Amino acid sequence: MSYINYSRRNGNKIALVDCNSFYVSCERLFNPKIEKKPVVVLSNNDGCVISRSKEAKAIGIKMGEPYFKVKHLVKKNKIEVFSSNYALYGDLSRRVMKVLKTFSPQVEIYSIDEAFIDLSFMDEKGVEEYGKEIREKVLKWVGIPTSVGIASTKTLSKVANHIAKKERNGVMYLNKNIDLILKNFPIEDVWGVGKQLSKFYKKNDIKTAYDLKNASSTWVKKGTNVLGAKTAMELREVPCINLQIDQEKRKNCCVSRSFGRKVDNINELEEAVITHCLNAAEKIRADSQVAKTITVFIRTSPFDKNKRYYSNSRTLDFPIATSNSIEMIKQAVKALNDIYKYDYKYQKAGVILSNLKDSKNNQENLLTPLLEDKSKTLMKAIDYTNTKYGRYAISIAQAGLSKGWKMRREHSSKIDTASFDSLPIIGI
DNA sequence: TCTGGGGTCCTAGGACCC
DNA sequence: TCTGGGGTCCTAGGACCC
Repeated sequence: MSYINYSRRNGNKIALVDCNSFYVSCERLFNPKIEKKPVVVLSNNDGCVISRSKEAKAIGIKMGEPYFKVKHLVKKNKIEVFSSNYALYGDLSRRVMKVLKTFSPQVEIYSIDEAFIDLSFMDEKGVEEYGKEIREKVLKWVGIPTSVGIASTKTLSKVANHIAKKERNGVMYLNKNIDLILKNFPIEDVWGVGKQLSKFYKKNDIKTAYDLKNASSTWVKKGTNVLGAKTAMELREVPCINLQIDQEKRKNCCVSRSFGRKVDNINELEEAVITHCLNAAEKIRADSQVAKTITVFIRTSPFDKNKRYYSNSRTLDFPIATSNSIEMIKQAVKALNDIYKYDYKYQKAGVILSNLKDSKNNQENLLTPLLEDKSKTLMKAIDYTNTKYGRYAISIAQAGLSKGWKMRREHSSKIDTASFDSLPIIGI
């Protein structure tokens, strides 16, 4: 089995640093008045709650709940509400990660608000203290509170982090009494165990992390897959999931949005698809990538029980892998026209670029350099102008100017990167 | 009235080949 | 009429993550 190949290293120490209620913490940074108050941040389109302060959690607001369902609680408890501001969160995330890199050369940025850090070079004794230092430095330099969980595998450091969040002042080194902790750790909270797997495990009387740790490897692998088996091994302190230090480039790039209101005509759908296409193209160009394949999808609301549901997608190949917006739009419009059906109220549209690879290696066709050179200059000019003068300074007429379908953002804090950059840096 | 968005990895099964 | 067996590659869909 594949995980046998991983050598068990004595004294493996992996820290998981996780920002507490990250988006809420970002908003608080610019708005100290909401420090002790209940706060939530909403997803795009003000659709769902995706970040909650401790106080909001205590009121009973759940993660991922539709906003309209908790509006009454928001009113009653005077909860502060924000539309999400990803430009701001991205900037603060980069600052947090920069601080983390001062603690170890081996840092895996796992998500916008989480990183795994290899601390195996540390002595057993100083580990917990080091965790406290990490927490304090991030708080002092960036202003974001974090929790730090440390253990011998990634999966166990996730467990430690869970506990650090609730007690122990935000830092926990899980190196003793592990079984006791795992016995009180619900199976559905284990990293890598989602809804389906919890159901399966519970049916088989595996209710805690401890139960999974003691389940037979062959049984787990048979009932789930290799990932399930790796999770179980990691609970046994056998590292199976390596740290990914080098940020690998993405393999797919998806840009999609729900509309601010339902859309039924193809012109508006086309505008949306073209806009998403331009954004996706810009993203892969920023990473010096080209795409071989494009998928366009549209769908009506899956929640509207009174109307017929329609969802479809079309995938097309480019003759030559490209990052040229114009080429992409041509194919995207073609794909959209293939799947568009009259008389439906559409709720969402999106574009996925896949089979991405480095543009440097894109030499499979002799004509490529000639054709691409011209357009490259144009694309570079567009990207430069948009970075300098703001998004959509240059666009393409087909993307539309009115954008009546664009998403709602009624609770934006309107903090932008420009004003963020002008703020003083604390403590350096 | 109002239910996010962007990723990764794995597997089963079909297509195709000899 | 009888109609193998084994391999590879690709894709769609599912499950998971934050």
